[in-house]
Order: sequence, then C-alpha cells, then structure tokens
Amino acid sequence: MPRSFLVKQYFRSKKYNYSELEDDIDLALPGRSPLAELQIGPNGGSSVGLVWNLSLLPDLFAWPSSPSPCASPCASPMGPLDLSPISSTGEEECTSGSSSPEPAGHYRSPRCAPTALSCPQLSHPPTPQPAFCYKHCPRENSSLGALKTRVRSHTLPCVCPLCGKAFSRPWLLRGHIRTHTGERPFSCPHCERAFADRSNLRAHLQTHAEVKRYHCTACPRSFGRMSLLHKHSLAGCSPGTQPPKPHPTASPST
DNA sequence: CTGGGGACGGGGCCC
DNA sequence: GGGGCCCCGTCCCCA
Repeated sequence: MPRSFLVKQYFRSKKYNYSELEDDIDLALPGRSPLAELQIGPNGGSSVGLVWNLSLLPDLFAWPSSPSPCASPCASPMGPLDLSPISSTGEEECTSGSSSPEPAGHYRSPRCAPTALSCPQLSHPPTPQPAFCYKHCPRENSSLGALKTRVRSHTLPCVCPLCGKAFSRPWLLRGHIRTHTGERPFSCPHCERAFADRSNLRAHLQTHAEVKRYHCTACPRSFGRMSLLHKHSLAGCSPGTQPPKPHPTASPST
C-alpha cells in the first residue's frame, strides 16, 4: 500500500481543521489569559485557540553580550533568563518528560530554563566545537535547527490550556488537544473508525491489511506492527509451537 | 500471549 | 533558514 494512502493530499490542498483552528488561534499575549481563548462548543465540538509560549523561545537563543542573529526582540514574560556561559559544573539534569504539568503560561520548571547555548556560529570567540550543543543535554546537534528542536524538547514551550501539559512542538499540542475535544479527523476508509492521530490510523489500517508488514524471522507469523513483532520476540518465539499460519511471501507492503 | 487503540516524541523533508 | 508537517516508531493500556 503506498504511503500516499494517508490524507496527505487532503492536507496539502486543504489545511483541514487547522485552518478552522487558526481562525481562533491567538497566541498568548501578555496580559491575556490563555484559558480565555478556549471555546468549547456543544457536544464535544470545539474550537480551541492554541496557546503556546512562543514568546519564550526567542530567549532561548539569545546570546549574552551581543545581539544574536538568532534572537528576536520578543521579551519573555518570565523575565531575562540566566544566560551564563556554558559550564559543566553544577548542572542539573533536565527531565524533558515531566509528569507534573504546570499551569498554562508558566515555565515548566526553572531548572529547565536554558542557561546557555553553544553555537559555533555565535561563539565569541569561535570555538572548535564541532556540533551545536545545549547545556542541559549531552547530545550533539548537527544543525541549528536540530539544536532548537533539542531545546524545545527540554523547555516544552507549547502548553495545553486545558490541562497544562507541555509539549515541544505546536502540532504535538494540537494532537493532544484532540484528546480533550474528541476530535478525530483521520477516518479509516475501510470502516467507520476515526482517529485523532494519523499514526494511529496508519496502525489501524494494518488491521485491514491482508499481508502483515512485519514478519518474524524465526517463525511463520507476521504482525501489523513492529511493536507486536517485538513483543512476540520478547515472549520467546518458538517456531514449533506457533499456530500454523500461511507465511506471506510478499515483502513489506511499502 | 496477541491484537488493537491512545498518546506522544524524534528525525527529516517540504514549503 | 526556519517552522510546519509527515512518517516512523515507541510505550502504555486494555480486551
């Protein structure tokens, strides 16, 4: 099945509900309550104004002591951040997957606030550092864009106005908001089911597929998901005891 | 143990 | 060059 079975074209030609959402999108402005932007319609329908603290991001890339080409003039509502030079001492590990959401409009945790970025293009003086690094993450990033993604994964600037859960990227927040609204824009063409997440629709479509995509190398079984195959392997695949199923000879359907 | 849904993140591509 | 979007994958939970 070609990958284009998904609603890619649909999204490309029409911005789906995003456009409807965008009608209500109103970035969190100073002095405005994010919750005030939320409008829940009747019977679960809703139009949610997406609110994420984009205003926080520019500060993440501000470079101390010089106007950085990365920085924008946006001011953080939290005030200036500590942009101390990079240091390996006294660092605290930032837990990007915090399970304790904080109210909308707040930084997830002061400990997660970036205190320094190392950018080879912005260093004064230039350093031989080969990669873009973030103080609170040991992983190197190959580009400034990757670095920004890394920082977002730590700072989680996109905050759900309903529950306060924070996300690294706006569309993750959109998907999350669907869990509140019950919106399921991704419909299965083969049945009546609909999904809030495109990946979940993709997984569901495997249930309609005659040829499962993931084959066990030790037994004739095949599975619609990699995770199922993985669990199958972990459970101890024993070829002799598996129920006899016809081995699909077709290669992965993509 | 398997099948399936829900939720979400990473990396890369596209505009 | 940057942000949005998509694909892929993982984890968890439940039947």
